[in-house]
Amino acid sequence: MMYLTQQKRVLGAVFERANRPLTPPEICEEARKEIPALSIATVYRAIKQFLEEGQIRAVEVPGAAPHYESAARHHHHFFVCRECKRLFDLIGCVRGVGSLAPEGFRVRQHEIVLYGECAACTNPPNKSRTV
Amino acid sequence: MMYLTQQKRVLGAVFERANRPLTPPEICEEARKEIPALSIATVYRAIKQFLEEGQIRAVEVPGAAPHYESAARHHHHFFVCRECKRLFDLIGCVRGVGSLAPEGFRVRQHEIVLYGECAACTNPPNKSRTV
DNA sequence: ATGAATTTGAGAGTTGACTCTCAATATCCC
DNA sequence: GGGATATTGAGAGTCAACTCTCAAATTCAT
Repeated sequence: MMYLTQQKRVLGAVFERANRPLTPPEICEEARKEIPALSIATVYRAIKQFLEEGQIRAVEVPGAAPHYESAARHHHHFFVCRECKRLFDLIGCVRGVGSLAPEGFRVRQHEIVLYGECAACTNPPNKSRTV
Repeated sequence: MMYLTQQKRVLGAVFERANRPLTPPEICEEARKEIPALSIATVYRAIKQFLEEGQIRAVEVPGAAPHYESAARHHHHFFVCRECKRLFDLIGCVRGVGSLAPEGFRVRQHEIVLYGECAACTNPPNKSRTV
């Protein structure tokens, strides 16, 4: 039997309303707005369970800690800002990626990650970047 | 002053003749064929130095430990076998990847990673995969 | 509402990857 | 070949991310 607890409900909601993939600490911080005593261990436990249930998906990004997002979101790829370290969704996908694989290889999944500076970091709205 | 030691020579040679990106333990294991007492600490020290010199490059692969390869190799992407965990080079690249980024974002770099099973794991040469 | 069963919080523990320390050893300039 | 200097090996140490432990709290079928 599995109990639906307050913490899982809140954590599930965090994933539902997130508009970008989150790290476990980010998820914890967000959920603590509703459950201040929430333990990071519970966040990891919920992530593990949600992954098994297929409710969320791991976003493995090179050069960044693992991020997680609702499985309900569409297939997409990411932009990693080297400045602020945030992940952004990319709209669309490139065709023909699978055909890069050699003969006999079975492609199950692909990840495309762009690196650079996001709009906010390239052209800061209120402070100079001449640091 | 910097001394060119036997260990660095061997480690450099390992990178030169590798035909795929290697992890520090893989590099160590390979180099121990020539220098059995080689310490993993020396491998990490050499990697750090080679990176600074631009002799090798780090390959950041989601869901895998860092791999390193000779900087002399061309721009390319990778296939990660979910079975044997090895990395393979992909030949070629996809055009138009940079155009996925939103307006105002500056793209500096991109990574494409395919996941699946390599030819050897899909179709094992000498043992059944019906495990 | 009751109570068996699951889940939680918090801190300790683990893990994997990497770095430090230092005595012993190798390198290289002359 | 000698000696100053850099490098090495091996084990201890660090660090971040994650997992375990267990008493206390919560969940839910009845």
